[in-house]
Amino acid sequence: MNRREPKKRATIRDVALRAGVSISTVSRVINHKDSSQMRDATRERVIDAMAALDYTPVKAARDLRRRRTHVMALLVPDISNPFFSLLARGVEAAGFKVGYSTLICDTNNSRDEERQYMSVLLRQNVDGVILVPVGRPDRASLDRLERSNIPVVTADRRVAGIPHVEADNAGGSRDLATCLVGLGYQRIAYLGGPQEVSTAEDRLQGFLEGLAAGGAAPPAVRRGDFTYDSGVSLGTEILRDRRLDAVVAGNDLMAIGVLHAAIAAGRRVPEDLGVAGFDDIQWAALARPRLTTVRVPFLEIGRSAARVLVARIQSYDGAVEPTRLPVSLVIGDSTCAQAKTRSGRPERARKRGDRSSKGSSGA
Amino acid sequence: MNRREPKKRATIRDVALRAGVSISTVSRVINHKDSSQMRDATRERVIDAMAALDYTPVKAARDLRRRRTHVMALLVPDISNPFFSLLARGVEAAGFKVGYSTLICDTNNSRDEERQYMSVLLRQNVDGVILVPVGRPDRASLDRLERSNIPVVTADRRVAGIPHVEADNAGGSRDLATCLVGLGYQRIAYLGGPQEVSTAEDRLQGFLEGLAAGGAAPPAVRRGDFTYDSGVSLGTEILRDRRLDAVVAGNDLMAIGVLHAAIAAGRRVPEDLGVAGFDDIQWAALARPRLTTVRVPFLEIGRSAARVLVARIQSYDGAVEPTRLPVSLVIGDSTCAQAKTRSGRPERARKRGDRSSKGSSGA
DNA sequence: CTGAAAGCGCTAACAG
DNA sequence: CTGTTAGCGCTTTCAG
Repeated sequence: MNRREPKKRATIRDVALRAGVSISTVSRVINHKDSSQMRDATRERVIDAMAALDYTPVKAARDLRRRRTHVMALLVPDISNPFFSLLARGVEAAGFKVGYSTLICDTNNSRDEERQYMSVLLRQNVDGVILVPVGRPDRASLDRLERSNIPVVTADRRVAGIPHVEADNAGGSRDLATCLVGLGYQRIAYLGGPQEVSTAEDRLQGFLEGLAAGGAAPPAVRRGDFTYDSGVSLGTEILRDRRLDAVVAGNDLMAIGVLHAAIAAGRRVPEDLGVAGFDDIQWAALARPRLTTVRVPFLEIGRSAARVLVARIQSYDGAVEPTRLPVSLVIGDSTCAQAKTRSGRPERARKRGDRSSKGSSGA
Repeated sequence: MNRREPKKRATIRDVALRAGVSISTVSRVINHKDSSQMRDATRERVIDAMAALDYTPVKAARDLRRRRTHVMALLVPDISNPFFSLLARGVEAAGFKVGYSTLICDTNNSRDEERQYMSVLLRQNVDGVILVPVGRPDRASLDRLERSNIPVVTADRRVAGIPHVEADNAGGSRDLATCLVGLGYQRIAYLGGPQEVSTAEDRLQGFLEGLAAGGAAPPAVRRGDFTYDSGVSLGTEILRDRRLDAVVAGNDLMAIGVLHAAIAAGRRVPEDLGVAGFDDIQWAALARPRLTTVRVPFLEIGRSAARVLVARIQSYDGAVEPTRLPVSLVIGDSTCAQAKTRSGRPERARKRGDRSSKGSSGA
């Protein structure tokens, strides 16, 4: 066994020859087909031959025959953002479990790159696509996929006419509002995300509902773009109104921006000002004071999206109902623990600290 | 054009038929082969036909013929850690540019899952593998890949006998040490990472060298596992020595742990205690005070690794020399700006703040 | 400049 | 229970 460099790869033929069976028998063993009613001796001989030859089936050949690549694509705006990378892990893990590989594509927050990817993916012959759209996605590309019988599922954000998996953003926001009102906050400002993102809208709506239900006055509303920087600048601006006793942001990144803006403006958090976010990203655990927020199960969203997609791949016509995953309140130190005027008992709330800040370093 | 559901996909045959040419001609157009010496009219007819039929080549068929999948795999310990996701972006982007797709595999910080993936990838017929090893990787799996002519490149961490792309960890650490000594710090503790990770060792060695060169006493050294939690606990422990005037950690996560431990212990940073890390992860930007650290170009490491891998794929025998990318000091507020005893001028240093904390939210 | 023909390695009827 | 056979869709000599 010391042939020189190239050493050609063994094929199914070689295995068949060596095991003294036909290639179909080998194929059956590989695919666990009828292998139950195969003589044990035969199967074993085949398995031995495969091992001896270090045989690995050529995926391209199988794909060609089965007309299915068992590859799905995940398009995310920015894989280096922790929600998306968690989501990606979920997708990958759930897909892997059912024999699917995941092609992760970073659309770099650009509608244009998103569009490009969609057509590249067509060429890659992926079996399906999980999309976290950047704003409103390109209809034509979407239709092109649909026409090619490549199912699409969106995750985290909704797009009209496409099955989706998302969190209960409105519900979480409502609970958060209720909780804050319960804690006695009265003059609240809300910093929402971009209007074209369903998630941002849901959170805003839920918050308004929650306040209304609690009998609180409607908040001052501003819109940012979900970045830390926009949290800082909007926060700085809105905090000029010194009567405000709380600022709630549409996501954690903006909330932390507000936090820093507040501190820079000489406000003490939470004594002078309550701050809350949404997402419960890992990063937030490193900021002080710890943020009151709503935990979104990104990993689970990913898993779920993968399952829904695979279901659609396997029977493309089956209508799949949208999935909405529950979220949970996380009370941090950025809001007063005790009520300011009357006492409130937030439901479904969880105290911070029962999660360790994980993450072994790469470097 | 209103056929019912299935609508079979057009093949190269259909295109040929419609364009009134042979399939080889179509193939030539697809692959831009000889297409320079093809009659323009012919080519155009083919292109039109392709468009009219909405033709997309079947990748499996091409792969089968060309015996190359144009897919590479990236194995990372934890994709939700920002350095790895940045690295992944780099790989993906650079690969994409040269026609490669990237299969991102999350080994979940487990040697075992890493091993499993390696054999799965064989079955996936990836053309090459970029590995960020979890500790010391499984030799057998590595050899198996090698035997199958699947080149492997490691990124960020070294493994004996395998081409790698990494940052200049020792150099950065040396510079950091020099800088701290220049700022007047004298009694320094060092919290390193796991011994089996080359990166951790390089950083420690570099730091020792830097201190020695600066004429400072060797530091107290402890070892953590690169997590935030280990930073907190080791920090708490080591800070019992109240003579310490600085703690340097092998990465940012641990450094932030130390930061929090110091604050909890009533030390003011940087007045009472200087703290520094390594990596310059995005998260760090959200912690206060801002960390003094060393910026590691993870995106570039990824890009570079992809390029090296593709080079190896294309000519498997070519010996590729290791790549070491430069790093740069980032001076934050966790160390005193002005020298404590004498003045020092750190070289290659960059003041914080010239990077915006990017990241649009997913939620 | 273009076409005909031979497979790449594998799966899936269909026969025994 | 196992073998024979016909392609999957494409690239690539080799002839014109």
